[in-house]
Amino acid sequence: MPNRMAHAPIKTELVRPTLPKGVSATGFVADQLRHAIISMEFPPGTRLSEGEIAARFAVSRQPVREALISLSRIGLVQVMPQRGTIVTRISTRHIMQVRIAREALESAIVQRACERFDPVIRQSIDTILETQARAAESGDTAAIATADSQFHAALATGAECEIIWQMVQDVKVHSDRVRHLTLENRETMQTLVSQHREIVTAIDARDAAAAEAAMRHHLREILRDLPRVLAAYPTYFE
Amino acid sequence: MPNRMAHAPIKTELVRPTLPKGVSATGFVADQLRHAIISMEFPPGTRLSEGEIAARFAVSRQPVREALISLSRIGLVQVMPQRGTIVTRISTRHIMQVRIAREALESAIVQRACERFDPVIRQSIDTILETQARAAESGDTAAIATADSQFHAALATGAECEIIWQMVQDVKVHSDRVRHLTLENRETMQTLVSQHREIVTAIDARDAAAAEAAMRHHLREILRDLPRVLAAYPTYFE
DNA sequence: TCGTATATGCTTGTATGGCAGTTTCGCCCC
DNA sequence: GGGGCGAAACTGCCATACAAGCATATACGA
Repeated sequence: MPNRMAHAPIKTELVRPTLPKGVSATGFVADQLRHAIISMEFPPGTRLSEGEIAARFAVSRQPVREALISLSRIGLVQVMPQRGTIVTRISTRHIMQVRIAREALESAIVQRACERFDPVIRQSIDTILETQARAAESGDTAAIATADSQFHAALATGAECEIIWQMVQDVKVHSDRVRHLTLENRETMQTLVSQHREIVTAIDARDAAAAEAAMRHHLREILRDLPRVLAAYPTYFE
Repeated sequence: MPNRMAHAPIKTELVRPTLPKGVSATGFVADQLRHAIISMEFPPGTRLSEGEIAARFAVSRQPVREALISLSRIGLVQVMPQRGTIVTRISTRHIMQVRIAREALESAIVQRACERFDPVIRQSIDTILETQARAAESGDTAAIATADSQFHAALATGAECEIIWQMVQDVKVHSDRVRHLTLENRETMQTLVSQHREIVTAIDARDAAAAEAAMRHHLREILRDLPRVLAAYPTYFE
């Protein structure tokens, strides 16, 4: 029998003892799968069988199927009718448009942030940046990533752009995925923090043009290592 | 028995004789529902029961459920666990962010269009605009709408922004919905066409700034009648 | 030996039944 | 007559069974 998940053998049995109350099986599976795909536990090209995933999470095929529908809308998986479902390979064409879209959306967010911004959230941003700075010094990549997500999320909610933020999140997963392939050194981590500070400074000054410029620069920096990643993992691309 | 769809009584039995080959029941139902919601056949607040819809389209509840999941991701319906599913009401907060997002995305598209544009599609745009101009003269609102969609789609594909266009479509449905409530006079129709021409002219001249400005102006024009609609249909909003 | 037809094991798609939470309405008690 | 309580009917959620399409291996024939 051919091993269907040869690229990503699951190490641990992910059996859920009892589903936490208030969390649907569909949502649970969707979250787990999304995380597994972004973290490259399921690298691009991995074949995903509804039945297999269902067995792994100890649920029926139906919640798995519905989770896959959600993920396919984001573009993380590609379901081919009657043939199979695979984790989407990364195409430069796709990643390019994703970058443009995210840049456009987050630029709009910071522009709006320059017009009005929730002062409470403004304060929380400072603590987020401090946390991230400490993580950058100690080289804790995981903490950096979560702080990064929190930063951008706080920016969006502070500017009252929750719906836009939802859209950003949907495209962000793709840059997060390639980012998981780049091992960042301490220097790039600290430039990340300084770029964040730059954005906040511009917003504090109500300088929309500067804020937008800083954000665009920041977002382009993220995908700076794309060509190197493409060379290192050619099978993940198409 | 309480009439669950009091706001939107279905006139015609939408029984599908045989599903066209290559079209899944899920996709069929999703398309039908999306159209019904945008065209205000199912106005905001309409209660949608999985079972009822399934019976109406002569399919089982599962495809209906999966279609509703897709629509809920776009934000056209809102499923409340164990409680029910309704066509989302229009909130000014939501429509505002949708406008910002669409503006940001389509601005990015025209900017990219100024850098490079498929000449073949460039030609097709001319015919689209001619068709739309004729429709504007005869006052055919339906033809106008389809031509409008074609125009924006051609812009995106010509600039090689298919993925971004997909995102635009997902937010466009919301502006389309309020647009179906505004009865446009012949004058606004013709300004629409002239605005389209303006955008194309700027792109032809490779003037990114002008193109972006024209697009932003155009998109803001669309929602000009929002306050009037809000006053006319208060129950559709929240 | 090569090409073709067929059988088999996979995949996703659809239908149906039962379950649990939520709301609603009517009855009973105060 | 008014208020609390309980059963019934609704909802979406999940599990299971069946159907249909595709891919590959295999057997058969030229």
